[in-house]
Amino acid sequence: MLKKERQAFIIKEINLHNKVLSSDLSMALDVSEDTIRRDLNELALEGRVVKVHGGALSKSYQMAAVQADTYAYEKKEIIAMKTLKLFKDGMVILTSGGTTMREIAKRLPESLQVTFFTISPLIALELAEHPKADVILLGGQLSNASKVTIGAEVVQKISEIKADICILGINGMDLDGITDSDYEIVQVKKAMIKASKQMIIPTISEKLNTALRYKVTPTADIDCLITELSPLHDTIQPYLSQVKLVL
Amino acid sequence: MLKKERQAFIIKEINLHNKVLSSDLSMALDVSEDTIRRDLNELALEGRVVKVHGGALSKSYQMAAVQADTYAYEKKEIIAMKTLKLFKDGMVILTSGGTTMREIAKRLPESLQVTFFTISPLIALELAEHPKADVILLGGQLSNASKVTIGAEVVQKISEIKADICILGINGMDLDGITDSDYEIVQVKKAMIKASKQMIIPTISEKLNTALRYKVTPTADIDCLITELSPLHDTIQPYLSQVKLVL
DNA sequence: CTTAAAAATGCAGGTATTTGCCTGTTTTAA
DNA sequence: TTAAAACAGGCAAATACCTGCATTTTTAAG
Repeated sequence: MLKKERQAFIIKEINLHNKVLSSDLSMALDVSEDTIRRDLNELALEGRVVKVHGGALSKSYQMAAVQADTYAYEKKEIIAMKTLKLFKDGMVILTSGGTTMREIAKRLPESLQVTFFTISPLIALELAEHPKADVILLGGQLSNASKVTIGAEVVQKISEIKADICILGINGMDLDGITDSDYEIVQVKKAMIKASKQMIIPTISEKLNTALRYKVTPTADIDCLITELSPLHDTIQPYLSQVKLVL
Repeated sequence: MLKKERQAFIIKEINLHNKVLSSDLSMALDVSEDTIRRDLNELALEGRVVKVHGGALSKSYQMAAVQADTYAYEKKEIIAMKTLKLFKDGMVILTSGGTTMREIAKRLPESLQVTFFTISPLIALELAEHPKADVILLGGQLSNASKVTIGAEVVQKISEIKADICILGINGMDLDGITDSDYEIVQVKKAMIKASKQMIIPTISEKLNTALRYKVTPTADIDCLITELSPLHDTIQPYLSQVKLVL
């Protein structure tokens, strides 16, 4: 077997599996691991693969990892635009925290006249930039990790509100229901759902079909599910029958 | 599974759920928790995640550290250091907003164990970075201009607190008293003073000898006045007889 | 076809990295 | 205050790596 042939095989293998192990290739091609290593080093030098300890990864794999900070930015933008269409003048909107909600807050149209209740200081500050929006920050103990207010006082305050819609950021959701990993936050979210006529869930599709420790609410209670995907997309199909409206 | 692969998985998981637990990852990836810890430490070192006890958090969830260069930064730093000397373990501290207060919050010693009540979401978020500080955000309508919560609800909540000290950011002050230009905020500040055993005023000297529309409280009620100047400085002299303690 | 130069390969050894386990300590939560 | 969980640092086994060198293969010119 020629060297070029061998390297072509390696590239093919990487394109297929996004990674290769030196040991596997050594077996498959029946050459010493040293030879494989030399091949991988050459390919890495040409920039065709990314060499790592034990084997190599595809270039695209590495790229995805690098631009992780702009993770899902475009998706969240799409979701934000879809969500904003549901806002009408005079509405009372109850919202949790999360980066998706923040994207929504940033894009709030100037002309819109709505009242926001929120448990997130960050979202509150973002909304405060808006000239016509009324922003009420729900006070309470500030959670160190998630940077939203939690505790009995918040739950109590929320119970006194009658909101038109509540925008709930989520961390996990499957056909069974919405789940979260923080017990305190679950309590607050439950109160938010109870206080609102409609529940809207904006989320990137990746969070679908994942479950966390604590249940927030069954999927059937969702009034509107908003993802970056078309409602016709395969991933969304199972949810169509459960959720009233999917955007 | 290659190390890079594993770390990419962790990053993806964090972007998805905003946080991960070492134990969960250990299960999911079928490696020891030690290995996960090492991965998280590496990723934290690269600044890709924020390591916490038990797992890691998403970086974006941390404060957007877009440091707007605060006016009179050095002066406020001096004031902050002086003010921090008054903080003792176990104290309940009531604070308003303002950039000076923010500098204080940033410099809070790691070891200090105190409870903060604040009307400023910004201060609250800053304090939330502190591992031992308990932060309670006083909820209410968010003032568009000053970015603190105001209104009857806030005043009511403050009246229920018994604080050891209150740190009051000010806008104007002369020998006659502390003044402010926003009526709503004056109401809140009055409530804060009433709810606290001691009133501490940290301010840059520029604000001394200026007066605004509404009176908050007479100068004689101040327990401690803190400026960037020495108490021996000419500007401070007239206040020495009125204020209990000047730093 | 022969043969010398160049390239590629395998091997030996010594080094470096990764990982799991163990210890004792710190942190957290009840 | 205490018990459980998480942590840090060190150790050791396994694996991967690199360097230099001898051997084989390929190449190409005579």
